[in-house]
Amino acid sequence: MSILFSPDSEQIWQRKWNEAKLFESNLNGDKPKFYCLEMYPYPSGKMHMGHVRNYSIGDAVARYKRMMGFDVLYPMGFDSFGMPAENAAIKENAHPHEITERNMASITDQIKRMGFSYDWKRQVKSHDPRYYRWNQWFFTKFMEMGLATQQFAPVNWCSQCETVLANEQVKAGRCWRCNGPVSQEEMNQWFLDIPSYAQELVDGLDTIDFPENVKALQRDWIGRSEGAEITFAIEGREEEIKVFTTRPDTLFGTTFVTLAPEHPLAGSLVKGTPQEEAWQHLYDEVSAMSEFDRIKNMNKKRGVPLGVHAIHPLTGERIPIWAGNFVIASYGTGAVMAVPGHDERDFDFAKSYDIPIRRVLVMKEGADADAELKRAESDFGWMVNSPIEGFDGLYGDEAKSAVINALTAKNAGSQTINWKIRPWLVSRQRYWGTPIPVIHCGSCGAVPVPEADLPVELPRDVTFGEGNPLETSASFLAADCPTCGEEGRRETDTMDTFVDSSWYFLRFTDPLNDELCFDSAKANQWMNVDFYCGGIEHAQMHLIYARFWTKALRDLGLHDIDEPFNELLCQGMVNMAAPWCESCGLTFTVDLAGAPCPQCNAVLGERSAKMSKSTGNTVSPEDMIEQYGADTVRLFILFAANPTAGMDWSDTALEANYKVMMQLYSMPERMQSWDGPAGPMDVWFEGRLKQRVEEFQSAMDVYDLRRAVELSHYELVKDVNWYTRRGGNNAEIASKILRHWAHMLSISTPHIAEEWWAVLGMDGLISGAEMPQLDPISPAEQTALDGETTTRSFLENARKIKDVAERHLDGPATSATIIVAPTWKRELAVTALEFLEQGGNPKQFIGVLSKMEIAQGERKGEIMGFWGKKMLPQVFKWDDESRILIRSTLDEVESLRLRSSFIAEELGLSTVHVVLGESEDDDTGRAGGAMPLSPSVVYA
RNA sequence: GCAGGGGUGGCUGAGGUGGUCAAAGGCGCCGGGCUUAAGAUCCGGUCCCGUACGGGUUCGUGGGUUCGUAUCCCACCCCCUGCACCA
Repeated sequence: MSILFSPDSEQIWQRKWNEAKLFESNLNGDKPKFYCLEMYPYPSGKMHMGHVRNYSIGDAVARYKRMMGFDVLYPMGFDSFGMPAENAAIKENAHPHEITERNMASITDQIKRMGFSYDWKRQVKSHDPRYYRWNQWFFTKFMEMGLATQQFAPVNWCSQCETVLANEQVKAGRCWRCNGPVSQEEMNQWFLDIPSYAQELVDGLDTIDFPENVKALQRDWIGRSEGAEITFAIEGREEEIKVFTTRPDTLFGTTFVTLAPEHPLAGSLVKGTPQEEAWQHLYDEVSAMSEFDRIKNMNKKRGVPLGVHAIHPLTGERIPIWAGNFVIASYGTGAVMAVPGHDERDFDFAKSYDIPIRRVLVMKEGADADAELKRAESDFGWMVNSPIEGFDGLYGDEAKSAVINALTAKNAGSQTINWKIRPWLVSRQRYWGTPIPVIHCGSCGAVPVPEADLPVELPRDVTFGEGNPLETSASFLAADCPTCGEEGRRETDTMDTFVDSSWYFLRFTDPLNDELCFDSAKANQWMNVDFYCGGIEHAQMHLIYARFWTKALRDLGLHDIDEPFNELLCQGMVNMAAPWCESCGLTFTVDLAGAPCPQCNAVLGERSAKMSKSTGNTVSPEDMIEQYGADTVRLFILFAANPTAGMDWSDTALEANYKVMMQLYSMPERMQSWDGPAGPMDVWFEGRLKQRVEEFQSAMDVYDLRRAVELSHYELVKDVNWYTRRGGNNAEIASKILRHWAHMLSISTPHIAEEWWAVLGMDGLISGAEMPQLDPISPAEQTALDGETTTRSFLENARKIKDVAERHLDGPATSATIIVAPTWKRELAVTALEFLEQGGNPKQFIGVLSKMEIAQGERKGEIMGFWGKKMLPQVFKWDDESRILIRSTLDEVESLRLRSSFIAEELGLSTVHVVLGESEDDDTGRAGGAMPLSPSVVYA
């Protein structure tokens, strides 16, 4: 009975899995749990190859863990709030809700067609009030904790998206979503205080298994820097200037203080003075610039003196105050103490404005303290020229603490840690998100909506395209103050959709609960996520927000988990060739293939580029599944590259994998039609199976899916071929092999595995079955494995030599004598191996050798030479397996004699003799080249 | 500039705790078996030289350590990713 692939048959199995509720997760307590998760997808209407790759990886892991006896939680849901749906709604004159539901239905069908083993009963979707009511509930709790606050502050505004953005969402000064320009606007906005968790977010990285680059990205983004906050008094004024510095040891070199032009003090200091105009000019220029342009222009350092002086906190010296375009208002305190002698940026500035440069450090101990500074010397150094006793000569951390101590004593500064990460700006002026549950009251201010009134649902009576849609809904806006009952106005901002993905993994542990966000016992049992798979692009946004949110919910007492994700795997990109101009270094859209470069007219070549709609180098998963089936697509995608590496889509490689699948489809029929008796190769095959299962498991345990698939779909086929080639023909062994093999197939190509399972007459579905344990490899099996391995390597060698030999013989060889290395060589090898194993130096072995019995007598010189020239290099070349073999009882002569007819057949010879070198049987005189495990051959 | 990751045979891509490495697997190419034939499958080959199992040259470049290095150390070049006048 041959099994043929048909797309329908795959769907039949999917229905059966569904009916059997195989993938519904229930903790039953006696099995270990495993939580496997892929990053919450946005429901675009179509599944793309990136999805296919992501889910093929996750599904293989989930299926493997299930097969190994874990209780697996493997859910799927949709991050269904967000601007694409809203923008599409505006374009199509439809409603985001309908568009989202439509897209979700369509992508769900496509995902299901791949046969992934999700527990669909747990599906979560962000735009469901049953879900987002908890966003609102958390928000009100955060308000109580003081974690969520409303502030009037300069924020990033994207005019194309008509909304504000968090800092993380501004990439190179442009909007992460639409790449439009981002400007600074002062607005009243909601913030979540991530910096209060910054230290924990940094420390937590040491406890989880994230790739190094992701950890580096996060550390970078969180941006911890240790230093001091120093207060400068202002001459003749009440106000003070606070600066942050990482180099308090250079405090005595401060020759000016610079404020960001937007610093509130800057304006007030110059008000009504002759400097006001110049400052205003700088302010206008800087604030009108997009951040992108501003950063670009920062290398042209410019500033204006404010005509006011600060007082050095330790020396009392008068120091001019400047406003400078290179100081960023939102980092640190928005003010810096400028030390031109030891800071490059300050040096540049001082040079162009002729401000004194003072040396207060020398880079070599005892160096000339008055040497001129030709450039900023910004490394650590020894303090010099300190106007106060007790500092000169101090270095690095010691110097820093001395200055900080002096400042602390004068109440003019303290040691602080500054974070680059800033509060998460969560309000958005868009419709398709979670309404922020706040009512603004004239007398009570911003009042959280009481729990009983949640969820605050999105109204339908809104108009799109005229600013914030929620402001157009009269019914939504009207709300009485929950505290005093006065007429209030509802908050019209919605939450950043990254809120939705910040805790969905917790909701999955208890998704249908309408009383609680989740039951804490369930969350504690399932969490954290053991294996989390998704794209690297979320390294700083989602993966920081989710870690923060998890900790915040923990502090609300909702669960006990510190980190949401244990092991993170970032899958590589799916690439495909696209037109590319070598000289311009540009990639073009596929419609330009074959055309000349639009920039330079050169002939366009090809280069692999990320599959993307805009380039047009895409392949539709739907078409591929239709043509080749889900199993083939999955096999290709897992086999083409390691999960973390980029992979190139290749139609020919896909075809090749399809052939493999076809071959595997016919495998049960082929193997079950064997009709021979039990034979010596059966022992080998059983041992081989055990080896393969073991290799497969160790590959899967470290998520080396490529290797696992190689074993299950390629190596075992080769093993079958070897078995039959060596005369194996026993149907009984076939069934045993196939049963275990089916399990290995099932993690990546589950549909064919079910076909096999059925053909083998097994009960139930393999997707719900655990893989049975195999006994350890027996001594007999090991001997068989060794025998075949050595025979195989012998054949490889003998074939090579045969060519050369036949040129010698002037005709085809008809017989061969195999000369096994004489026993003294093996003895030598064994002794040398033992010597080295005990830590002996190879150079010293010659001393041991000269005392050995085999090295006495007239052959001594020959044998000593043999050691140095032949045996010494060889001793190191043997792998562990060979070393064991050499020291085992393996009888090489016997082992080869057993297989001599096979060897003869393989080499096309009529007779093959096996002799022990230098024995009476050996009349060849050619034992010289033979080595243990590597006999010589003489053809005749 | 700083941080992280890389540079391997015609292509792709493993390995990288020094000896199992002339270097897995896949693709491509060549030869053989099967077949009326093609395809598929199976077997073998695929750095160079060599009339007998040997020699030579290779893992970005140049040095070094070692009995031995693709693998370790140093310097340099190039590519990717992120951050970036961050105080």
